Amino acid sequence: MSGVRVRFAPSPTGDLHVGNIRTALFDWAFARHEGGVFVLRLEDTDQARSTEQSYRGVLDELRWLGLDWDEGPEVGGLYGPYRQSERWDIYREVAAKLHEAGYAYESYSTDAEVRARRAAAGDKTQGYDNFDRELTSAQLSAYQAEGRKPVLRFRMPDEPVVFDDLIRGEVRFEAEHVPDFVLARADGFPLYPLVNPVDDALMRITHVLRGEDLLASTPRQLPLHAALRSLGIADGPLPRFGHLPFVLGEGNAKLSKRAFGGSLASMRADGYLPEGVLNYLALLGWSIGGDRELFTPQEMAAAFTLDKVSRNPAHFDVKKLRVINGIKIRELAPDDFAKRLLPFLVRRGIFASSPTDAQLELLTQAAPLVQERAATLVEAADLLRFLFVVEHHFTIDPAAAAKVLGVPAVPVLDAALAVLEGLPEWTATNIQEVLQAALVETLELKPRVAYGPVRVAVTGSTVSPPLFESMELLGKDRTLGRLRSARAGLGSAPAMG
RNA sequence: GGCCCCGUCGUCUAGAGGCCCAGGACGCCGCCCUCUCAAGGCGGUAGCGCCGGUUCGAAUCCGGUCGGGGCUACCA
Repeated sequence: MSGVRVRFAPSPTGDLHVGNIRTALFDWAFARHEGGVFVLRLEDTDQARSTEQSYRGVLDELRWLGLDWDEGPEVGGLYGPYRQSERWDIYREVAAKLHEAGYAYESYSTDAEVRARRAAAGDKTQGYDNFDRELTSAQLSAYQAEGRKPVLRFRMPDEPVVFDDLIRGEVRFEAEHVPDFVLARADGFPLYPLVNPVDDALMRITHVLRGEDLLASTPRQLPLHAALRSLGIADGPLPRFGHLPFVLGEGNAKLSKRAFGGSLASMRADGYLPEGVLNYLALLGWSIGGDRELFTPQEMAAAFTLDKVSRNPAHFDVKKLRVINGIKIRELAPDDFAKRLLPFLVRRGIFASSPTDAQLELLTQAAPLVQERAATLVEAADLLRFLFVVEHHFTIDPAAAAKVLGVPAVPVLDAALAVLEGLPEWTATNIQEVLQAALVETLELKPRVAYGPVRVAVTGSTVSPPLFESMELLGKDRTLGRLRSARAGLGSAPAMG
């Protein structure tokens, strides 16, 4: 154990989005690289927005990704509980101690009063003005007589806060730019500015890697950490902080959860692999070095150092995610691919939820045909639909039919039927051979013209896995049935050309 | 407004003073392969925001400027 302790601390207020995942991935990789401990903590103090469903979703999705945590919910650890909603007593006690020791004080000013004071002084600065720091007892009792309830504010030191950001280098905030901040609401409810550093301190976190949006909150947290240590509430060195660049969506907007790929749940539903998601996200703000960009999470962890983390924001690019995901799909062992494809076939109504052995066997045979061409599992599943659909539900895409199943298709289908019906051995090679002879050679059709009507008649689409293999897998009876049915739809043979 | 962060092809990045008239990947364009779509192969397109300075020499160091972003809650 290196002593390094890193945490990922999401708020369970919805689906994890790519920014969260990227942070989790970097936290995880850093902890693993350092031989440290990866802690998962759920920041669910906001009861209005936190949900149990989201909480379970976070755990489920991290597991799906394979970002395993050493301490946290459902795993335990020495410093739990790891859900902030189970730590109210701790926060109240710490708040009381801070208050008692003078690190925090009760503040009665309303927002309007602060603004009014600043306006009167011609001061355009925003934010709290530290007015209640040294209230006289007369002022205090006056407020109390009004029935006002105070918030608890942390008393910031009167010196600049300077820290060495793990990613950005030295960052400095002058004292006048960091006003005293609220630790607990008037009703005693502990807030993020208190709870987050307290847990980091109590959980002995040594390295905080988080989003850049939290950079400005660091100068508030450092003095609080120091206070916790001087009071003996925590010990050990102050944590180091590193602020990760944003992941942006279209334009320069932060990626919205609704945008494509915004949430992990949507990526998962769209058939992206954890391997693909992780590898792609690793590229957003980190480089393994040189020209390499394909690697496993384990390889990433082995190579992960903070000096390779980028300081500038990155845009999420679905196209590249697709490419990487496609590569990861191709890298899967065939049976693994088939196994992962199965739930998507079921979800899309292509497979019954309890497929037969014959169907499973067919899937094993058909999967390689789509593994080499699909970018996502959903695409792969859809490409296989024609193979598993029950005959009376088989339909032909109208656009595809309009394109190649017109009158000129009649002789093609007739010729195909003629040679296929008599085919003794139903193999892709044989099918190709007789169709080639009958359509390309005898009818003198270009291959794409010859096979177009056959493909649409058999697969229902102009886009399909390789035709002859598809026909072999479909089987002779079903293939011929579909060809006859398509042929029948075109009426009796015209004299034409 | 104040404070803070950031600035290499459209996008993700390599680059830590000469190896760079800037490399890779995605995208895009073209070609090859080809039964469709992909995959694959080959080639092309495109960038150091700007201005000063330091230096024999700067994408790399410094200053300024412009631009983008974040924070500025009794949310997290």
